[in-house]
Amino acid sequence: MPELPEVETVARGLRSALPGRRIAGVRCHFAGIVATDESRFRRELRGKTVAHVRRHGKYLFLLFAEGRGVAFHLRMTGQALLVPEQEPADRHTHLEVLFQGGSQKLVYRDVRKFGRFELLSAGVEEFVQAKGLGPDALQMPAGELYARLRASRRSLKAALLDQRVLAGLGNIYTDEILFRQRLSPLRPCSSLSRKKAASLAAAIGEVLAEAIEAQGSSISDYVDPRGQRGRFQASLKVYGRAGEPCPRCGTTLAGGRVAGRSTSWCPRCQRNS
DNA sequence: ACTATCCCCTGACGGC
DNA sequence: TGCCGTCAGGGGATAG
Repeated sequence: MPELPEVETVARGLRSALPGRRIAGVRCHFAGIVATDESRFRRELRGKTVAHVRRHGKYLFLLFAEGRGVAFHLRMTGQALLVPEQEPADRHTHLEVLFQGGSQKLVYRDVRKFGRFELLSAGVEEFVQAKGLGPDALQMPAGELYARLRASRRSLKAALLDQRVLAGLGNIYTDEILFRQRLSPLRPCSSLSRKKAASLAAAIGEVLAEAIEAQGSSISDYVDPRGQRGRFQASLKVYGRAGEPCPRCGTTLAGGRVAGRSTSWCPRCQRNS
């Protein structure tokens, strides 16, 4: 499940290959993957030169030298791959972007077809605004996090998963961050003191930075643009480990649904207050 | 304001 | 072997 560290790893991979490349054409094998009208999408991309690759939360952006660009999201099982141009499309390949004079193409694969591409109608900031996304989780000022958590009484887990609060966390890293900070996922988010919110903000940055360093977690389908798996899954402390002993105190990790997501935490280390 | 539920879609897996 | 139900959970929509 690509979350911020996986999407950042993809962004870096694309950034090392795409800027300066001119799009020769686009092949779409499944129209549903494009939110914009598909023929317009192909027409708009052809002839454009990629100038920048950006990321905000779990969204990726290809920005064109001519202006505007494309936003896309990998959702659950999306993969953005750089492969030899002659490589045939398999049954899960939904979009291919071909480049002029290039031996490589950008391929979008997605087993579950949840991912989406759309044309930007303005800049990245306007897109972020229109989607209502909060600050990127890597650029979240502590005071801002405190203000946003204080504004609501729902659970910490629900708040951290909410992309309008901060953008980039998903189910895996939310559980890992709460474990590191010894906070219960069930705790009302407005109950955090300014000081605890500040240390939570620091933990968010630490966990994400470590995961990026390990090039993300490959739980199921995730691979980077070169097809390489991440290594951070080996460092996960609680995600997917309900019923196993807590790596800190040995208590059996609890499991259950919180905010509609399967959640695991240590009932002893992560108390409700 | 918030929660719960369903939807999109496919593959893995357990039970029978 | 194979059929069926369940689960994975990002984000959007909708009902309560």
